[in-house]
Amino acid sequence: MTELETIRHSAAHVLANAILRIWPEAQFAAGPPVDQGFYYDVELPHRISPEDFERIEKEMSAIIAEAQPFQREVITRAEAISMGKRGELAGLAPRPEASKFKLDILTRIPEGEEISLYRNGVFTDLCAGPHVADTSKIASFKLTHVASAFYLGDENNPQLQRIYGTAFASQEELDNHFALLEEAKKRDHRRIGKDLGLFHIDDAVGQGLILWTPKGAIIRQELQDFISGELSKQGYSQVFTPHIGKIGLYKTSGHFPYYKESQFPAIPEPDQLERIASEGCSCAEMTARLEAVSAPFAAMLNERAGREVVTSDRIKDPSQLLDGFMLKPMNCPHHIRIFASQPRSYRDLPVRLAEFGTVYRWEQSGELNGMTRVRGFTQDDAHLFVTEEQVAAEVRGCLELVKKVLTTLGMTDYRVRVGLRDPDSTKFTGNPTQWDLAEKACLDAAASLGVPFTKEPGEAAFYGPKIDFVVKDVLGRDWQLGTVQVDYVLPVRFGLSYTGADGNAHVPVMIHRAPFGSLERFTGVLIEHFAGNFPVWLAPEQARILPVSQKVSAYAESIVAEMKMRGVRVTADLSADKLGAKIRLAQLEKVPYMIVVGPKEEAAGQLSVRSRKNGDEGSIAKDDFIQRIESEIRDRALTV
RNA sequence: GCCGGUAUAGCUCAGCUGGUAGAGCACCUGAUUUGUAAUCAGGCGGUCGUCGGUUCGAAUCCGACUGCCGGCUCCA
Repeated sequence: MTELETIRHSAAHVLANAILRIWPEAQFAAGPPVDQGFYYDVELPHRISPEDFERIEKEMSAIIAEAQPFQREVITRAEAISMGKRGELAGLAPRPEASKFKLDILTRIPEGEEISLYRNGVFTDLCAGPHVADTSKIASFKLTHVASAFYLGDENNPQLQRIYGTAFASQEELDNHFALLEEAKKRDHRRIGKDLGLFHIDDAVGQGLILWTPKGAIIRQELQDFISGELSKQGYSQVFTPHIGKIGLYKTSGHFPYYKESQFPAIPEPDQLERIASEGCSCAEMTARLEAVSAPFAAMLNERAGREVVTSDRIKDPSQLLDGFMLKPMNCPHHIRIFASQPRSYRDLPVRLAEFGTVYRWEQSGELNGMTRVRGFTQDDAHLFVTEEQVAAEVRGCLELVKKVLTTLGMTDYRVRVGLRDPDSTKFTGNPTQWDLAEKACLDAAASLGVPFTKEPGEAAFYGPKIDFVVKDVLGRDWQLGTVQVDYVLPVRFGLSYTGADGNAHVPVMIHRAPFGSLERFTGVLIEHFAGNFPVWLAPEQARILPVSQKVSAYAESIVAEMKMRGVRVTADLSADKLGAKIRLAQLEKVPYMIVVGPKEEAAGQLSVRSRKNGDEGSIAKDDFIQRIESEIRDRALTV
């Protein structure tokens, strides 16, 4: 535990201590340090609201002022249990009610592990520690918010009140923390997206469904063009596939019905729907028939997988089966069918199919958040069909692409997570030799990238190892964006093959990869990353001509026409406003270049350049400026 | 989905304990023709999220629903 975490963890104890002074019946669960501070989960009949914070903080300050030493004490499990039964764990003294959550936590501590208490003043808590020497070392703290949380994160468990706070080693650091939060709030993509008119979410359309407005659409189009260009360089073929596919496709892939709770419900075929309605079929029966498969289909999948992947209870007589469509929750099945649409030779491989493919997933309503957590989103997806020998090189190519994307956007604070299988788990399918090879390929590729990476056993997808790019944003939040996954399972389930040099059929390996993840989430993160100050190549409006009076409107319009011809997104502000007002408006709308023109400029064929970042940059020849902005756009420069 | 908070004009918000809505910005019109972050004046605009209840009377009190915000949980 770092020093800061120790301070925060100690602050959590002080929080519990203070709450007990006010509400002696409070029952506590866990109180760990977290990224932004600490929390303690408490069960209490009184509903704590922010109005209570002042009172609690006052007690906390008193405890801190007393400089109570933290004392560690190792006890036996039996002693701990009897203390818990007396309500002394996370308590000030014996109480009528047992410390029920602490007793439960005790049962979760493995046999043989040391059990320790920490005491400060009269407060005692079951705790592994460590803690600061005494409470006065918690130099500055503040309670921030209260939320609810289920005990151990399980919705079947009691719901607790989670009191959040933060603490630092000095007041100055606490102030900085809140200043940073303020800044983060200003950068919130939902705020900026609305202010700049980049996207809209409309109740009449649906929660979690992004409407890209004209300005936002420009940003998206530029990102797509950028990616497309990189894809061509790397030998990808772009494809287009529809937003829906037959249910059987997802039964083959194994995603339906096993992931149905995170998908939009299936769409039955209209005539079949009418038929079963006339039979008086219940909703449950309809669902069962949609999920069911025929015996030969089940046998085929089970044989390919080499184990029972379709259980017998899903097998129904063909006359009972109900067919229909699904909004696609992923693009791979469609791409797989393109691969399978013609015979493939090893000479054709790798086949790299890319698409900006829109997928739909049923996220719980409480999970939706602006552009970063949505129900319909477009992946910059691609699937590579490769031979065993090509896996390592292709994975490396994918990683280079993600790196190129992030570097171009100036997103340099990222790390790479390599998700490996947990050899003890049965979740992971396929043979161990393949896994070893694929994991080695991923690790080698990650290492060759020259960025920090971590190995995460157990974090692989069930079908193969994966590599995730985790980008840190201004809030210090981690965003999982790009991902590269090796897949041995889907090619088998779909019965894919290619003819090898030996003339025999071989099963290709698939690589799934999406450098942005989704365009929606990525754009949301980009908005916050740039605080709406997009580099010229991405800016919806790249330059605005500001005539000092309407007397030079004609000159302004001639410049607009010329720059438009040369591919610059430019407008002119021909309003009757004074220059100061025009500048203010353009600045608030975060236009990278404001071009001031008056009679002087008109006479000299010049422009007065004002950049969003540097302010007045003085006059230059019109053509020099156009060349400058053209090259910044072409180079995707990050200068403005 | 669960817990808590919240919902007033396009935006940001005011409207104390119930007496049938207000400001600034934006927008429109007119005047002004302006030199690096707001020219002046006038005007338009809301069945106060929806539905129901209490009341002589509801933006205000109560309930349900919906959206949003903060968390929890989940993310092939």
